[in-house]
Amino acid sequence: MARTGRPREFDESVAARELTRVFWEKGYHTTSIQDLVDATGVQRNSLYGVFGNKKALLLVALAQYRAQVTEVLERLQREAPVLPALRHFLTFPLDPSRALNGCLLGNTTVEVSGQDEDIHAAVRDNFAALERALRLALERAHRSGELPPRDAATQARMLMAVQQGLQVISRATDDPTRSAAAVDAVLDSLR
Amino acid sequence: MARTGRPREFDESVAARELTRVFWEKGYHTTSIQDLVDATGVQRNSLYGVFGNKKALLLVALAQYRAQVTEVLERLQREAPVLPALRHFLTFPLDPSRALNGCLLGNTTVEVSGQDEDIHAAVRDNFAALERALRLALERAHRSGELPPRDAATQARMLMAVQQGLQVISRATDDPTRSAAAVDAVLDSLR
DNA sequence: CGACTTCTTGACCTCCGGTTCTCGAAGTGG
DNA sequence: CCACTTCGAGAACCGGAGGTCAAGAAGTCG
Repeated sequence: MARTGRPREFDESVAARELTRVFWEKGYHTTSIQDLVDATGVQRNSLYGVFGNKKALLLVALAQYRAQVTEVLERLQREAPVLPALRHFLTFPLDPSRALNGCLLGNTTVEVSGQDEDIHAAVRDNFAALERALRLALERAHRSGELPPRDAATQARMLMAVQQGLQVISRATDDPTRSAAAVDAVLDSLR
Repeated sequence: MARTGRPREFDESVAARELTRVFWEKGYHTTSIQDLVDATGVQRNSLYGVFGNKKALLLVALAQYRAQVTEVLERLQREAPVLPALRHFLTFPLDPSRALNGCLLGNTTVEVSGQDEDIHAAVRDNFAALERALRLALERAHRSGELPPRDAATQARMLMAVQQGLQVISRATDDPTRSAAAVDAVLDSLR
């Protein structure tokens, strides 16, 4: 079943990346379709034709975001000493260039998750994947003796909470050094 | 300079409480003026006359929310063993009846803080007050010997992050027991 | 080459948002 | 009692939002 007709003039995946960026920077409700048209260079009607509606565009962005996150999480599984990798995981979202926008997952949870079941499901799955990856890394550290064995599941939840919480706080207050110190304190508590 | 003219038929402060409730439950952009009219029983024009515009309504809600928070924080300063009070502080927002809406401070930070300087200032001040209260409580526990002395400022930030983060996560996943365990783990790390 | 399919473009539609206006009702101070 | 002020109720305004339509351009397949 070959696709016939006029071929697309834009690349779906680069458009998805732009969607992600805009939703991430501006949030869902504040982002207008026109914003997305401007950012992607793709015409209104094409966006609707390919993706559906605004909600579907957000779901595409969430999927794209998940791909990015997955990449980070896979690195977390490979790296040899777990602790520095965890430190990086907690710290890099606080980089001033990123901290302004927070985490797309957390943002979407707060802004729209309660209003739509599909989006709720998407962020829930994303968070579950994140928590699972953290748990696996912690269990690995427990096995290798890098960290004393504890309940990896609750430790994973704790780390995820700290990561999300610091991102929220860092958008309100700007005091990155104290947040970094908090990261160190949490990591110290693991051993 | 006595106030003349027809007196108001509604109580400003109870209206403020309703504003807070609605913004808290629905978020800023999703809440329409009509929603606020319905919730408060106050007519559109009166809301505008007394408060100003939608943004001002949110600022009123934030002030009202701060009053609520302040009450909790003052209790935190009084209670004799600090640790249980901290535990309550971290746990009670996770109660299923509250967890659905998260924290108005965090929600507002994520949803609108980046788009408006006044609102940014309001949430920043609120968070600062929260962090300060936590720090004072921790310092008290350090002095009394209830907890071993550490840097109370970073501990305060850590606790605030956990509190905010757990509220975000609890809106995405529903697994309160694991969050409660995470709270215990964090509190254990203080001693 | 010609029938068919899909994409692009840009105007268009509809509705709902926040905000303002009008006007009669209800009080107040002198 | 009267001039003045504020309030309450609701209609009206206006811009922008998400979403659709119509027609032409650019391809593909037989």
